Parts: sequence; structure tokens; C-alpha cells
Amino acid sequence: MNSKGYLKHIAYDSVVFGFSGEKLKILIMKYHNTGLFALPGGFVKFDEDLNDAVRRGLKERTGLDNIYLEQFYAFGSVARYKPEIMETIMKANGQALEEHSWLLDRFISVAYYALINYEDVVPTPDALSDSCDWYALDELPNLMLDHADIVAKALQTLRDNLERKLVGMNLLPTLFTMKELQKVYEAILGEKLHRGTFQRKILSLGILKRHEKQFSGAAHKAPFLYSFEQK
Amino acid sequence: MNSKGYLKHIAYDSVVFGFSGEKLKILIMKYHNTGLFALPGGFVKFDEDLNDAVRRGLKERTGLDNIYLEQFYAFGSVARYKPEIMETIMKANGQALEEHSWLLDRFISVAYYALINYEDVVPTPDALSDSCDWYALDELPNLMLDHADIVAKALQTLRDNLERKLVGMNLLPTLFTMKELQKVYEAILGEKLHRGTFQRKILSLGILKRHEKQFSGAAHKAPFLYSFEQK
DNA sequence: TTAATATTGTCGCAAATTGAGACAATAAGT
DNA sequence: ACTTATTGTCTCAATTTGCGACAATATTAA
Repeated sequence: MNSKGYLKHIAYDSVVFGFSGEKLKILIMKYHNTGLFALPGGFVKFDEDLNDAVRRGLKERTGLDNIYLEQFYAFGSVARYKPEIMETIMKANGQALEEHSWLLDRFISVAYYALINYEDVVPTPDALSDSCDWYALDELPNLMLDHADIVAKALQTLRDNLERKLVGMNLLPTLFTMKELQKVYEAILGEKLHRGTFQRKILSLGILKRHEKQFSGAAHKAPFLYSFEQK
Repeated sequence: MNSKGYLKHIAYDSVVFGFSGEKLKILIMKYHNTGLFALPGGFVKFDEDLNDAVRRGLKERTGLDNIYLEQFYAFGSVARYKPEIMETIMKANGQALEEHSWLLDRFISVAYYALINYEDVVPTPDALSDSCDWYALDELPNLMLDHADIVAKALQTLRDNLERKLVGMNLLPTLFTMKELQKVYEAILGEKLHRGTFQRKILSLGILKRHEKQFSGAAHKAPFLYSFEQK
């Protein structure tokens, strides 16, 4: 990793959404010996598309290819330029400052959100961090720099896109019940939805394929299983 | 202008929308002696917010402060890296390549759209261009690099935002008629709207202030004038 | 002075969409 | 066989939307 290989001044950060325990969660990294928490991010190689750089980083962090990904904002304020923070991280990792001085420069960060199936992910820290873990949105640690703003804007954008893009099913396994899908929508919107109305609305879109019944093992009528009808 | 003063690899491009003659138009620059057409763009100073850099550039290009501005996408593909084009532009302007070699590097461009009142603008070319002029969206010249894609995505985003943000009135003078506002919406959406329904919908939002009648001078009932009720 | 014309503000009504409750069906557990 | 929890679907009212109609009015023509 050096200034020959990566574009200066440009980074990306990713808000990786997963759904588990009826809650929306995101991946957070914790840096070695610093107590600093941050979004998974990275840099762009000279000969690499910005989008590909993000996919490459997400593959390392989650083990997944073909992730649902949306770019939502480039954060470019001067206020986010805090070289002492990067210095702290590098020193805590025994990195030579001279060789990596480009990392102490100002960065504009292009932010993406990803939607993945929680069960498929193997969260994997990078060389500078000792953990990469799920945190519920309402139980986030203090994030460094403006990463809390990035999360807030990611969630807002996800809400805005909820109807226009068919976003909900990317957070579930291939097969899921209508109730599970409704819980996803409720978690994203932060409000309860009426069961009958939700079911009617989703089915009217004609994008779900209904499968044979699931045997839930519970003491009540078993729900249908659905899959997302890819176009 | 040198690499000391500006961030490397980062540019912005702006799609400046105006409304005139019942059509949506945007500002296009034409570079000296090259036949190249491009969106107004620029670079970010080391100690300058990205958003401020765009406002600074737009001020130069239009003479306006306090422009309605939305960032919508960062274009970062490798395919848009065409150093020979920038070289052509610089040579046509007698610029020394060595001094400005940072301009021949790869750039990621953060794209914004602006909505302005056509009448208020004095389009002003920069040092490298001999014109900065309005072009209707359906009569654009061939734009360099991926600027046609940028325009297409700007229009798409504008459409998507049309209801959520109260976008229409930023393209009109302070006082305007309901018919004028409807024409703006129709130009953005690319379709005719029903008059009665449109008026009912807009008025129900409660964001317009009705003024005394306009005396249109035409042979029919004079319409009300409205202004946008600032919050 | 009066009639004709074009456009405006508003209304009415049917169609479509949404919100909320109700009911039968059903997979266990008792 | 009865109970319980939950599901799929339906119905009905409330709301929103699409579309045409009507009176009002500023100007021009007769």
C-alpha cells in the first residue's frame, strides 16, 4: 500500500446493512490499541473503478461477491480532515509514517451502502483492526470522524429508496416468509405496518414467487415461503 | 492553479438547470479551438469544502450566490480517464504541460445539479473556454467524456426528487403562475399533467402564497400569481 | 355596447389506492 | 376433540387520483 498504487485524497466508506434478531445492523471495525471504531473503508487503485474498489473491499470484509450496493454521497468537508487520528491508528500499528504519509492527507470519502444476507457473512477484520462486527443501529459505539453522519445519511437514503428500488429482499435469505419481509420494512422505516395492507401491497408488485409451505414447527398455521423473482 | 493548491484526482461537474421557452436547459461550456463541449466543472482547494468548491465555481459561471444545489453521484470509472483530451484542451490554450501535469491524471468527478432562475443568470465562460451557453436538453451538442451520462443521471435524480424535495419553484422567478409551475413539472417529467389535478395537488401542499392577480394582457381570465412560501 | 374567445379557478364524480378490522383456515399443543 | 397463535384473504370506509364540466373573467371583435 503506497501512494504509487492508490489515488490520493480519495477514500470510500461502506455501511453494510444486515438484518438479524428483528433489527438492522451494520458492520463496524475496531482499530488495534486505539479504541477507535469506524466504518469499513478503503482506497482506490490507479487502474480500478471506484465501484470495483468498494466491491473489492467488501469482498475482503464479508467474503461475498455480487453484493447489492448503492453509492449515496461523497463527504467532502474540510472538517473531516483530522490527520492526528490517522497518525494514532498508524502508530498503534507500528507503521512507518514517512512511507505512508499520503494517508495523512485530506480525503474525500465516497459513501456506499450495501444490503446483504446476514447469515452469509463472515465478518473479517483487516490488518489494522482487531474486530469487524455487527452492531445494531441503536447500539452503535462512538464512531470516528463523521462516520455517524455517514450512517445517518445511509439510513435516510435507504428509506427514501425503499419503494423505488426493491430493497427489502436483499436483506433476507433466498427463501423467506411475508412476516420476515415485513419486519425488514419495519426496521428500515422505524414504524409498524399493518399486516394485511403490507401483504396486499407487496404481492401486487408481482415480484415474489410463492413456494410450498414452510413447516414452522410452531403452534399455528404455517406461512408460505417466498423468493425474490429476479428480473 | 497548481497541484499545491488543489486536491489531486478530484473534480466536480455541475448540471445547471434553467427553464425557458417551456423547456429545460442546461449550461454547457465550449473549449477554445477544440470543438469540445463540457459541463461546467472545477477542482477543490486544499482547504475548501467540496460543496464550497462547487458553489465557488457556480458563482463564477452564473454570477449567483445561494444556488439550490444537490450532489447526486461520484463518477469514478477508469474508462473516463482520457488524458489526451485534457492535453488537447491545454495545448489549444497554450498551457505548459509540465506545470499542469496533475491535470493529466485520473479524476473522480463528483456531480451536482443546480436549479436556478434562468433570468437571473449571466453565463460566463472561463479562461479555457470561449462560451458558456444554454442548451435545451433535447438539443445538446456531443459532450466530452462521460458528460452525457452525467446529464442523464442528473435528470433522473431530479425526477426522483421532484415530489420529495420541493424542487419546481427553484426554476422560476419569485412570482409565477400556476400554469408556469405546471410547465416546469411537465418539462422535468417529460409528460403532460392534468390541469385540475395538478393545481389541487400543489395547493394542498400549503407551500404557495397567493398574491393579487396578474394582468396578463391576454384575452382571457387573468391568473393568480404565487410565490414559494419559504420555511 | 354586446358578443365571442381563450383561459382560469373550482367542483363533482368515478376509479384507484390505502387503512384497519374481521373471519375462516390450519399447525401444533393440551 | 378442543385450544391457541398466526396466517391468507376479504370487506368496508376513508382518502387520493384522473378527468371532465362549469361559471368567471380579461380582452378582442363586431
